[in-house]
Amino acid sequence: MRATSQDTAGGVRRTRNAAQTREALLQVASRRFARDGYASTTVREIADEAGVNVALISRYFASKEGLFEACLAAAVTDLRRDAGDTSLEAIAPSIARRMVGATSDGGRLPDTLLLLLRSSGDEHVDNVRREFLQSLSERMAAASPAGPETLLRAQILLATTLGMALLRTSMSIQPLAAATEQDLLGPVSDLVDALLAEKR
Amino acid sequence: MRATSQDTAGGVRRTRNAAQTREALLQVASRRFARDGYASTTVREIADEAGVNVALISRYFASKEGLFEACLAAAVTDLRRDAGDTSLEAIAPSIARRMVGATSDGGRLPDTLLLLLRSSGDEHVDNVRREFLQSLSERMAAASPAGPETLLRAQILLATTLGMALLRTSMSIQPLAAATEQDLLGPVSDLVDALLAEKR
DNA sequence: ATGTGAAGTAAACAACTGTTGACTTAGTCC
DNA sequence: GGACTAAGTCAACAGTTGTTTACTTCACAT
Repeated sequence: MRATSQDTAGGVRRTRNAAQTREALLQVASRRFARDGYASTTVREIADEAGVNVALISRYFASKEGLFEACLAAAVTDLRRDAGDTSLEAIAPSIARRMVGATSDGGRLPDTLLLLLRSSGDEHVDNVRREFLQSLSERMAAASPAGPETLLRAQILLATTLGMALLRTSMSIQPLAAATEQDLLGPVSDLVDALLAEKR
Repeated sequence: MRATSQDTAGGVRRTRNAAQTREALLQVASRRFARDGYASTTVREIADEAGVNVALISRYFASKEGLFEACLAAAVTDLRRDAGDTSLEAIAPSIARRMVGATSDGGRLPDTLLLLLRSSGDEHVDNVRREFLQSLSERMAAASPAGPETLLRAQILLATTLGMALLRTSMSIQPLAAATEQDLLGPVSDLVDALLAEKR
């Protein structure tokens, strides 16, 4: 039964292939880091779930910290990609869509937002994270009519988005966790309007 | 210089006093667990910051897990207390007030909300946490005009509240982190109105 | 003042963590 | 077909973790 190829989490067979192994580690690690946090996740768990030897984490990513940094970079890249349309009307549908994980890249993207909330403790990596969240809020603010409170309000909307991801994925609060994209679109649209559309 | 009494984090002197020691541990642990998470926080750090011997954690709370459970119980008790007025108009001011930590009990209460987002990994404790969040959202829903989406909308509001606490306390996103109670009241009120006031 | 139980201390424990180095295996080019 | 190199394996490492045990010290009732 023991063949020269191994089983990954998805059950797909692999022959020796560095790129594929790297990607498998990234995918598993992103999910575990996002769901359980950095400190709770051990490199052995990640390696086992990816069907890969532990030592390869150090080889491909230098360290656990390096692996986390790579996960974060992938998440940032992905989020930047579909934040292309920054019109006010596009924000609510975009949030609702991302919340249910219906994005271009595979199935690991409901966890993408969660990753931004997880800290490794490393100061440099944490700064990357904070600066990206800052730029996300600034982009949302730029899409709405200018006002003295605009950035603050955009950050509150960002808080909602991250909080929803947390309550859905990590805490399974019902009915929020089971809500479909359509279920969410109404409330989220109201929310965007109230926060960003017209100044009081 | 070494006297019979010790220095706590607050600089207050203590003589041997079990209740005081227990309380010091609870206070320090609540803050650390809330800010850094369960796994990242070591019992030695907690004990040192509280000016207390590590072994006393096991003595007073049986285990690190027990200490976390006690912190969570204290947080739940506190949150239940000032959720007395459940009228729709009271929700926004209550959220704004809690966000800046201006509550009855000392200064550890900006962290109270964060604690609800931290997991110890223990299934039983995690259930307590989830059920309490559920009841919080149900209470908010009960304060607003009934509708098919009411609970979902209340949970989105809860997501906002928790997300704001995270972005403020744990991530220091500006200007959100520095916003005063007055700064927050306007946007949060708009948000509550949009989510809960009138059905679409 | 004094003895007694509670409060606090110190050191050691076993288990687990991330990381490393020497080793083996397999794919590929001549 | 056979080397050569990249990919993967294995076992051990040093440090850290939560917890326990035997011990010391203090506060308070008598």
